[in-house]
Amino acid sequence: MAGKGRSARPEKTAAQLAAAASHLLDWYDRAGRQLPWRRHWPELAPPYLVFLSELMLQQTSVTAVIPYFQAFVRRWPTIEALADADQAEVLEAWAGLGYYARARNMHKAARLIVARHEGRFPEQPEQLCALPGIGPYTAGAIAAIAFDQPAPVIDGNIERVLARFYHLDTPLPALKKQLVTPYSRLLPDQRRSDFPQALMDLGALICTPARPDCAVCPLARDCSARQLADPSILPVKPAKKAKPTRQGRALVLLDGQGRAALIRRAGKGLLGGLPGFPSDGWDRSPPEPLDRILEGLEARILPAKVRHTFTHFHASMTLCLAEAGGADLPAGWFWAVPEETGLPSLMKKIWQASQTGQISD
DNA sequence: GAGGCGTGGAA
DNA sequence: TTTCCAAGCCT
Repeated sequence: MAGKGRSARPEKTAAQLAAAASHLLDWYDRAGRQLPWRRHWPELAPPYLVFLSELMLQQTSVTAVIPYFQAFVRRWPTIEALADADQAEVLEAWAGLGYYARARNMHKAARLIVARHEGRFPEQPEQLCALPGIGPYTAGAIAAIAFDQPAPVIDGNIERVLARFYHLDTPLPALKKQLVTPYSRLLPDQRRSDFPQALMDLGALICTPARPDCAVCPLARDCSARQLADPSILPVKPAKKAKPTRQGRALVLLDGQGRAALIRRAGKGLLGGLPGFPSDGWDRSPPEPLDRILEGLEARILPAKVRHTFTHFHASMTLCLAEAGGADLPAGWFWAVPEETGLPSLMKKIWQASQTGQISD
């Protein structure tokens, strides 16, 4: 039991922790970010806006999220409106943001909240955690930010800040479970809604992964990593695996009227539920019958390949271009204008390359 | 616990 | 060009 994740530093006193939290909130008032889903204490952000922003912010940067957040709020201003939408239109509005299971789960959660909770968000983290797409972090974030609950909120930023502040050297990802008590000790009685947002802003702006700016950090006085030559060694990260490259091919079949043949991908897994060009070889889904289709066409093969990187592999795609001769499309294929369809990024690159002959990536 | 699951911007 | 991510969740 002993030996992993010990703090080499003495316990911090209640007075030290209270002062640190106070400095943090003062800094937040001065330097915290203005974000479209945020409100000023004592006003709390509407739960629907917190829900929407938190789902979008999972593993995704603030700058990427803001335009999507604005578009979603404009198009679906309430949880009821989102619940009434079709999954396909939600997915296409999400296209480009990535991790599409978030969109599928968010839509399911919206329907559950409307059907089972009369459109009112649960306020306790345990109830929130039961909804699809909402795990320990997001449940705590909604409970704390929208309802001022004293729930633990531990994301990657807060994990990093606390690992340094308390000098905890348990390697990721095991560290996160050990941070619940340290977080709760630092959490003040007042402004429990602002506190996690302040810690996250601190992690994003000051206590950054590579170059923490300790000189201006409001937690520096009692930070246990401050005395390290290089505080950025914390938290301890696991070694990463190399990404393989998978070869694939895609068919851009045109009808001569600006439309292309598309398919809707299977509902789960990679790019699940999204539209795309018929393709094979690069994913683990059943291959489209490309050979049979290509036999009846005079397809041109583009010399350059389209490359795209996913979380755990690189895809290198060969493009086949052809004009339809009037034959029927295979079952499940349909004609659509690619520019007017919410395509994921790989498919956008394929379309772009097919039209210009230029390979951007 | 480990692996699947996107994307585009920064270093 | 390659690496490293950025407010995780699900299986």
